Amino acid sequence: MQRVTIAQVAERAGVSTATVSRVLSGRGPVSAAVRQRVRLAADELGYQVNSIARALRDGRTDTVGMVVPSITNPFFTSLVESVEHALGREGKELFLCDARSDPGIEARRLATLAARSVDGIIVSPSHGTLSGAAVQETAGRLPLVQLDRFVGGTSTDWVGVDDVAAMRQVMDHLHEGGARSAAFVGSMLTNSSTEQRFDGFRRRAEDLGIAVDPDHVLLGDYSVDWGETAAARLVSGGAPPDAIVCADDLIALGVTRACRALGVAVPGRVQVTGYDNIEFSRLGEPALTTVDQPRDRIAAEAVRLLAAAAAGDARREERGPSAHIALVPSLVVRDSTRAGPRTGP
Amino acid sequence: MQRVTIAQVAERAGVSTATVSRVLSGRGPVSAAVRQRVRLAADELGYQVNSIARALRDGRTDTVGMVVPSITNPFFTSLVESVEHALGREGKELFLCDARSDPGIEARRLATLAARSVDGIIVSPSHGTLSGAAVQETAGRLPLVQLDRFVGGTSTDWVGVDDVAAMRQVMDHLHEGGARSAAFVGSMLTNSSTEQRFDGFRRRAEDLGIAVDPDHVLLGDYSVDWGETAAARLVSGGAPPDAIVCADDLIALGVTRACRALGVAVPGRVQVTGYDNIEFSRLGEPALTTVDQPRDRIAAEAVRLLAAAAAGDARREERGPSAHIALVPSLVVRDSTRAGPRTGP
DNA sequence: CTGAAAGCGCTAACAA
DNA sequence: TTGTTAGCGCTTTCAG
Repeated sequence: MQRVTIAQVAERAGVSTATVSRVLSGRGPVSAAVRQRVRLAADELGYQVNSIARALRDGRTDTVGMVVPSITNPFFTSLVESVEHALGREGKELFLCDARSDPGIEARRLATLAARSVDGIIVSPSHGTLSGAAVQETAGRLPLVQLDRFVGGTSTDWVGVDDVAAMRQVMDHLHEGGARSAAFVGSMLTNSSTEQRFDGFRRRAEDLGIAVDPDHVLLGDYSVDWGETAAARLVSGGAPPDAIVCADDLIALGVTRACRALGVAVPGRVQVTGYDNIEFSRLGEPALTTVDQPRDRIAAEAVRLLAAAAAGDARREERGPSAHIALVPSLVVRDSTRAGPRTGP
Repeated sequence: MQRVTIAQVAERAGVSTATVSRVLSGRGPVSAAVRQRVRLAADELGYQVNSIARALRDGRTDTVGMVVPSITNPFFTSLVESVEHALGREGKELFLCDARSDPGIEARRLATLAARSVDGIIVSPSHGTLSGAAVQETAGRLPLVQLDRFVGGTSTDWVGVDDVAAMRQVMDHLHEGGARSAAFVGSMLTNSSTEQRFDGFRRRAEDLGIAVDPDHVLLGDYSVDWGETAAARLVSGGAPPDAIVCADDLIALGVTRACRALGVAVPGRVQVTGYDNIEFSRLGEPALTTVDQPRDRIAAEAVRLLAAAAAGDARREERGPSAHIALVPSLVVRDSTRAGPRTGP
């Protein structure tokens, strides 16, 4: 259980620790003979670098921290996967933290990551305002980029999708399918995703003359349960809308499930849309029409921004203006809406 | 971006670094006056400990590494959540790694975690044999416990469920519902989960006189797609079985979906069961009968074993015999099988 | 009660 | 080409 150090390898090989370091890191000139001996000694002893020591010395950990609101939300899981992939290409590791949608836990996670000298942080803030202080504070210490969601009033890099544009596509599609009235089911307006999506929904509904009953805007949380609850409320209370626009797929899955249970035909009686295109969205009954976020692209941009920020730090440059990169998502038409598949934007 | 060190705090407070350390860590005697001054200086400077330096010094990181086969599999995600919860109670962090079901990547992850001096490792090995070397090797360096899955021929602690007992429950239940023949759909027999579950399936089928056509054992991977493919094969090829037993819920979700598409009534014509009780299992059409693993319990036991192993290390004791803890899972009866809900074991 | 100093394991100057 | 040494930031003896 005792760890092998560079000194032990040095002793066994009959050289200095510096030489061992040179051989093992491949930097600096070493004669072939010595190289052999050191390699052998290291192998025999089963030497492995102590990355803690290296990190202390170098001030670099080759590790990026990521904080997501919920690790059980499939959208974030697949985003994590994309980020890990992107980091892997740079030889970096990912330290993943779950904030449990709690700005308090989130703040603690961010502090921990900063204390652990990660090279940068990728965070999808849990809350549209309450996450602000911790995010801003952390951004002052380390390269940080916000992903998907963002906090109002912060000045950090951000990568995500254009929710308003996405909602425009959704509404146009529903309109094409004959919707003249619509409901919106989302989470409490305490994060940018819901805010932006609701905003896009409302504006385009207005443009298209789609009626939105104030009672038909239901805000809870991102969960299947809430989708079921909300749908039941919409269906039982007077005249249901022609369409139910959901802020994410989990909600939409709950909505379609409730509709099925209540005997409301989807998309015959009411059209339903989701958001995120999680794997399970195609498994609903009917399969969900939803919005696909280009996760790999988002992850790649985030990693790129982080690398750029780190490089800037190293050169002791002023932090330039922060970048806001909004990618354009695409509508995935399946069976929960009426209009046929479209190919254009 | 420059980090504040203990030395700067010491200077500002007009004391030595040792005193600052004593104040900040709350260890050692310090006069109230000095304590005040140090606290103030630290706050003003925005001091945060550098856990890298602390880890190097203490040889402890208060971090546990976890390696799972696939972070996008909801079962593992919720297991991760449980582990994080359990660790949180001990003031430890979780470093999560995704092996992408690749023993090569897995081995690299394990090595990285060891290099980073995590206090212990929790791993659910991707492969029943190929994961062996890396797991055993790592276990020789650090406290390690295998979770859920395990590798044959290794001698480490393990916590999981009794798959054979679970399958006994499943088969009894199907039998009660009138099944006289059954199929098994799992992953290639390259991990202990599938192996054990198949074994339990086969043995109990025999006991109960349930026929298992050799062509009705289909092995692919843990995915919805494979479930769909397998179901199509079972249904189209001659006489379909009375029941389809799936090695996990993802497969079962694919199976029920295919059955629906092909017009095969579930559970009318064929009963279907899953395994894991992931959140989406109740969202299938019909909702899945499945096996619930006591995740929180599993996680708690794993964390406990790790702590015990770490304590043993510290006392330089011999490693005792390894513990194998198999918890008993419970059958969750929903709508994809015919017999009524049961309350007993 | 407080300070000086050693040392965790590693790497990069600097010397030889 | 190789060795010596300083030092990353922290904690902990050991003196005072």
